[in-house]
Amino acid sequence: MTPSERLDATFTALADPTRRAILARLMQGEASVMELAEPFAMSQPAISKHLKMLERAGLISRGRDAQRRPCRIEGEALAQVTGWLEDYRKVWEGNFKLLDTLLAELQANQGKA
Amino acid sequence: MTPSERLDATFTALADPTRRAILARLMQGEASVMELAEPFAMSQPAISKHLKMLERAGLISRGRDAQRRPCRIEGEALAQVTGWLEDYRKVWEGNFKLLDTLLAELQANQGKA
DNA sequence: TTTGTCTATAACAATGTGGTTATGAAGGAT
DNA sequence: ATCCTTCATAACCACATTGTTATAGACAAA
Repeated sequence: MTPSERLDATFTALADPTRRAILARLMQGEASVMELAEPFAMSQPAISKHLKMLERAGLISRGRDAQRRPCRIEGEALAQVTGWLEDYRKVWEGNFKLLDTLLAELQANQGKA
Repeated sequence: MTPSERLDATFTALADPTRRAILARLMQGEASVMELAEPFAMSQPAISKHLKMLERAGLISRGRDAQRRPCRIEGEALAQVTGWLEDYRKVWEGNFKLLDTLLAELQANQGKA
């Protein structure tokens, strides 16, 4: 998977409220599929599909405990996408600073005129 | 639009490589639709649709200059989604610290035993 | 006014997403 | 052995996404 494809998968995974809620739940610690499904008015296969997308994006990983497949968050994918956004934010804030400087100079010149 | 719907729209918008490339281009400054379309092997209506999704997510806004509709980045939506991810990252790193503490304690106890 | 440029929209096709029910496989528990 | 729980997969449906071509609107230029 290329970096771009990984971003595709991660952003796609984060674009659904059910999946974000699942991630929020997993922040508190591991959980089985049934445990994750419980709060939602949704069938178990629907949750399994959501988990598959989260796993494909590298946002979660799954273990084995008898019949259960406990899910846990993987921080790396989250860190990568945060990093990507941070880069943009930095450039953007840089632009703002540039604009601020420009406006300050403009105002200074007006004062002089 | 609820905060959750805004996150849906923003993550969906960011989940496409063409749209991310458009944002990258707009980091350098305003650009018209034709200018944005130029680097892509894609029709102008396709680009217009991408711009519509970016606009719906609040990631860009558009002005008017004769026939042209110059696009520019809106930092706020980017800041919001970055904030959301940061919250998660913090909790996640918090968990890591917790784990580190746990491991340190465990090792200390082993030393004592 | 006619022409040309920039952009949006409509109509369409292919594919992806998000849900369902039905069913099967893995693995305790009785 | 049999049953129950957990989970995944297949088949299906409705709708969204992503591209296409064709066309129309707004506006400048001739």
